[in-house]
Amino acid sequence: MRQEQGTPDGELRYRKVAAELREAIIAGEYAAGTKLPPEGTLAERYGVSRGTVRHALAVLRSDGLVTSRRGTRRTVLGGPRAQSFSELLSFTNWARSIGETPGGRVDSVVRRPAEPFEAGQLGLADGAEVHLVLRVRTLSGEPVMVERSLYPARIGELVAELPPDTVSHTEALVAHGVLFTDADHTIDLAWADADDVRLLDCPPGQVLLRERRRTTDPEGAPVEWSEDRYLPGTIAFTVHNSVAASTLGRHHSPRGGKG
Amino acid sequence: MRQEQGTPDGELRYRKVAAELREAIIAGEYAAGTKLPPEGTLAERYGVSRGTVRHALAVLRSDGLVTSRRGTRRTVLGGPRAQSFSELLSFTNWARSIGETPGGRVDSVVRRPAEPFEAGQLGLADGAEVHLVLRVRTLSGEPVMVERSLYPARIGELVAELPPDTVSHTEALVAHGVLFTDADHTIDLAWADADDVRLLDCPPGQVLLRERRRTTDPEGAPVEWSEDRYLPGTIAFTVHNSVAASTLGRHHSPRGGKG
DNA sequence: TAGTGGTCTAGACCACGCG
DNA sequence: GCGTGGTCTAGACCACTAT
Repeated sequence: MRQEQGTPDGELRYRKVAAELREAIIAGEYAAGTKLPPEGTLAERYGVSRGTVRHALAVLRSDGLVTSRRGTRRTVLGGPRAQSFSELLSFTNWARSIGETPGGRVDSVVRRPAEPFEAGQLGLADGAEVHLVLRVRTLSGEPVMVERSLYPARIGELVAELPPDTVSHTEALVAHGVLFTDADHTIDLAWADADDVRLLDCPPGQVLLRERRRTTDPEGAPVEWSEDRYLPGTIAFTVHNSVAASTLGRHHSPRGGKG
Repeated sequence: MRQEQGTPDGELRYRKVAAELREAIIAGEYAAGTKLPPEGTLAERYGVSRGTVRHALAVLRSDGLVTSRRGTRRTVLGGPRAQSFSELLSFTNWARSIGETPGGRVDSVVRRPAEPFEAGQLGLADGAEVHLVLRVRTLSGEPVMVERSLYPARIGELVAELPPDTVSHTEALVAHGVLFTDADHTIDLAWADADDVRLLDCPPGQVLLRERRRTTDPEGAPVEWSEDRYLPGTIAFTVHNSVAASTLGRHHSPRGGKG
């Protein structure tokens, strides 16, 4: 049997199906609150197997576009859009996705031995060399965020060689073959220190929205650790989650329901 | 062919495999940075098909426990990180998961026509009746968060009938058969208003960490809209994301703690 | 009872990483 | 070249929802 593993033009089938369904939903062909056709019908319509349709629908589900429930057809949710991996990964990608013009100015680059906390975050031995880059990031020229990025030596050397006007260090690293596949983010509040006050032109002690991020490659090797501090009112993080998306072996037994 | 759809004791196979692999990783059997056995080997070991093994591994992947990459075996990333849907959904569940004692005091319950924004969030017609509950939430008796929850009439009526000392409104609703399956979260900053100042005992204009959340049932019908405002230093939200999925969680950070 | 999504199987071929 | 994960198929049974 023929199964040429993707359409003739090189697209993967499940992605193609997902893309077409996504467009149909956004275009209003499937309005929020209405039901999607059954998997079997979609499989026939797109000329793929049911498994491939399910793969496509899983993508839409994890994006929060549709729900699913055994026994009934899938329901179309509104147009909620969680931030994609690349938008969460890089200030530049995020800014572009909202139609803004990102910018940045490097304030300082330091090359020094890692402190214990830093070594831990990057999975290095105490005292291993790290590169610390302090940058102020702008939207349409206005400072909105201070970024403190820490790189292990092998990555830092690439960063150090970038042209000073490079807007996206992340994209430049990707172009150099560095892979970013997983990231852990922590979001909370922080108080402006002297650097923040100077670079963001805000009052001392100003409360800022802080995002700390640790990014790894497919091998689990840390490639970047960063602490970003945003002025109030400049950013909001959005996330979608569902019972099905993050289900794990957490079975709550019978009906011991409490109030 | 045999395919009894789950083990004899009623467990789903892919969950069982996922759970065993998770425990093995946490127990250190598969150390961080090492490789997992090939899918085929795992399939043989657990007596399931390769598809089921892949399903299990997809769960672990979306929890950030392992990565994957074509051509090489999966890499173990590290300990447990992701939090369950219910921990994210409810302050009570979250507090318990970190070993804290959650509490709450209802400040006011209002029943009135929805304003345009509220109607939009709950998918109701302008002026439809909604229930607004204002509560202060505590950890070990200390106020840490002000919660403004908005319910459509059919849900609000259930909430209104709850005993005044009900700690978890969410759990009570679940016990009444209300289904929570999807949530969209927005995290940013807000400034304390008069209610916040009064209930949290903080200075006027204090910057707070704000989480707004819209929760829907499997049909996509909104069941709750909530705006929660946390004192600085009391909470941190965590997100894990990868090219495949992202999971949001929240963590406790001791008051006044530094980063 | 019919329809639908959830689970599972047993194959197959493809694309990538590495020795 | 070979091992590995990624994609895809065709079919099956099960669990749940709605009629």
